[in-house]
Amino acid sequence: MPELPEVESVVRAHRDKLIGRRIAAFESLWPRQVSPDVASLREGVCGRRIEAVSRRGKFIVLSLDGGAFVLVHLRMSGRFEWEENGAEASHVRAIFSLDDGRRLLFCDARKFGRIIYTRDLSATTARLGVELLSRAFTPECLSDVLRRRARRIKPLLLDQTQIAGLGNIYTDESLFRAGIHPLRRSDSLSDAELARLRAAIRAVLREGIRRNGASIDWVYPGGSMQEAFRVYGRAGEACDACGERIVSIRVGQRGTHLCPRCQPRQPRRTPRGRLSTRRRRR
DNA sequence: TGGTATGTTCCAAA
DNA sequence: TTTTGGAACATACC
Repeated sequence: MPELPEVESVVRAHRDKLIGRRIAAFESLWPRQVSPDVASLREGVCGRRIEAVSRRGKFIVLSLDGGAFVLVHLRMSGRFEWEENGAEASHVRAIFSLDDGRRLLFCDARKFGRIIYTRDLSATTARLGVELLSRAFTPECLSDVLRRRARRIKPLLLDQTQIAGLGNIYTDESLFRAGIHPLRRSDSLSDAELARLRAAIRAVLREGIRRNGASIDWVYPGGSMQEAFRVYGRAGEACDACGERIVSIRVGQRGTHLCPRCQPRQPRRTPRGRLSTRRRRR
């Protein structure tokens, strides 16, 4: 369930019920997910008031009074649920009890999620790359990320230390909208391609947020971004831009979807028939 | 039964 | 040194 738009949707859905509340108790049913350990987290958060609920990359950030933070990463199957009377939540891995009696459940079928307690937020998020919907994500910033390396474009876009928030789905959708093949070398993009890619990333993420994320299986309900997918999960279907069949390939162990005509392996030729200008490497 | 899964990390190999 | 491949984490679904 979790890429930037889904995480942002979770933040927005829970913010109002969390802000201003104090954490009365914390319980972990799978301690391996808690960092540095359950006792430290409990010691650090119990009695603290939640002052803000935000997002950094794919991390949910609870800012507590006294300078403490709880970061939650949903990984593949994590989710938040409010305890309901009578209804049994499945795969409950941790419970935050609040001072108003409500209990926030961290549920996670695959147990890949992480709950991190820290007093140094910037140190904990220091390795994360640029925030994609922030002003810092300029064309120069993207250029820097792509042209300082010679990696295949898709795995680079998925690298959270370079760029924070894209996952498998939104990367495929961004590359399709930009007309860039996922195997293109990151330092081979023209200025025009780079500008298209940046615009596509931001547009796709914003649409994802507007649609409350994508709901593609039992993990995350409520979103509608899956209705706007152009390539993800559509192998064999006709591209709605050109009619070519969408194909599925493997890139860096991830299922990858693309339109071979809209996303050629070689850069597009200009209207004059010349090859697009190559950028010099740094 | 086997293959796949919206993520990340670690190690080995190229 | 940089980049890539594979395994691991653990479970559910088709």
